[in-house]
Amino acid sequence: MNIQRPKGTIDILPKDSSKRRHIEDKLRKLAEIYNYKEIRTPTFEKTELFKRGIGEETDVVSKEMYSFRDDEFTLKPEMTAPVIRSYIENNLQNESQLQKLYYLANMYRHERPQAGRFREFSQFGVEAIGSSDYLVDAELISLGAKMLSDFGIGNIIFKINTIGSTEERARFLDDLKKYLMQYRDKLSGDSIKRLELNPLRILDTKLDEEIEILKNSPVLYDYLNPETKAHFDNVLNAVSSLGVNYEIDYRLVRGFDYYTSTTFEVLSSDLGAQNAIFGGGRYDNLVEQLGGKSTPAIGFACGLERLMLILEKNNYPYPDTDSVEYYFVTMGEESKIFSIKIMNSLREKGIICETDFLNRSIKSQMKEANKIGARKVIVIGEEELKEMKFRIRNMKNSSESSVECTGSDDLAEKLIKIGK
RNA sequence: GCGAGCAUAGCUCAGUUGGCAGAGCAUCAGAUUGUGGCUCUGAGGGUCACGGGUUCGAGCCCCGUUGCUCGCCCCA
Repeated sequence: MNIQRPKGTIDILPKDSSKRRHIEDKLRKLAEIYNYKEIRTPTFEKTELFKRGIGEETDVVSKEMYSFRDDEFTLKPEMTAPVIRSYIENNLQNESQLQKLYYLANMYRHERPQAGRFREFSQFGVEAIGSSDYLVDAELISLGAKMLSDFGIGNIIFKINTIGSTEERARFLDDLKKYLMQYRDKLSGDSIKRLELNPLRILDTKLDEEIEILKNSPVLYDYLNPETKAHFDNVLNAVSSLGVNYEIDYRLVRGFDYYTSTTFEVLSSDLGAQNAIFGGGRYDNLVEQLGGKSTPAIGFACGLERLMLILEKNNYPYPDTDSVEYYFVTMGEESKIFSIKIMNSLREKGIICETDFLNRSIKSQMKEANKIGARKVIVIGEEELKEMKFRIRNMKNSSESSVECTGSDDLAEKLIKIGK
């Protein structure tokens, strides 16, 4: 058996890479319109960063990390912890008090691949660090909503919740545990384990029986401080006024430990079982937790592959890629040298051109020109070279025009003019 | 980590009860000497995932392995 690509990775071939670049360009532009600036961080970090940032008990850290060199380093499984590490390390708070950063990078998680889930995948994400203003939440959420509408994505559910701070959650979790203990024998094995390790996660169970039990369970919202509730109400009002359709989901909790206060998630029915396009929330304790000054922050991450899956399903109209302007059909050595000189001049001016390198027949060269979508074909034959008179064939409508010239430089100049 | 399904040409897939390995698309070439698309003709391309077993004979039946896909968990 030949060597194959690692499980859960993809080759992005030319026909797809232009699509991907289109999406990336669009996302960059979007982020920049909101005045987010790009940040790039290393592909791998000290393993400790993720353990402390994301949480030792999370699934990602406990079983999905690509770690190496005696566990010293790990390929980044998510981007928030690295961004915050960089923020602290480079003293970005001194550059301006609010840092609005975006990224487009590959992440790595050792999971079983399935529809919309890969071991190497790309995320577009934004992080706003340094303000607890509810309008930052609203702006960031509306950026996400704008992203969806820019790509013409409907058919989604925008879920928002607030989960408070660790302190606020503590009393709730006690009560939740007590409540769930009554139903201990009805809970799944996973949930019983979570009862000790991470009871919050039980809230987003998908088992009907457990959902039923949770209907009468304590509600986290009731345990939150008035300020947290006010923040949430303000976010909701602001988000509504910006035209975002959302629904509140008190059971929405997320798999990373750093989240506090506002959390949100967008689900699409055009995806498989892995139906989240993007998700995020506030993480007001993370900067401090990683050794910086206490600094509020919020962010979200969007999966590019999932985004593209949805676009594919919706027959998203990707723009045509730039095609060849001039194709030179050649015959013999003199013709080929003449052509390549002209092509050199055309390329100086940024005009895309191509010729035959396989010594194929005229007919085959014409077929090739047609196949690659060349707009114009010029045959450089013996007669043409003798007369210095060439026909330019328009491949769209089969019309031909002719140019006379004094030599290759002159012809190149004339073709450049026609090109404009 | 667990469960299910699938594996035949570059791609999508047929292949009957176990009896010579197939089609469409794609690729390449040709259809009176130097002109694309449409049409027609032809060609190349296979360790039937791999290894074993049953059988006179296996793409087909049995066992194992690997890979892929979908799902669980979790996430984007």
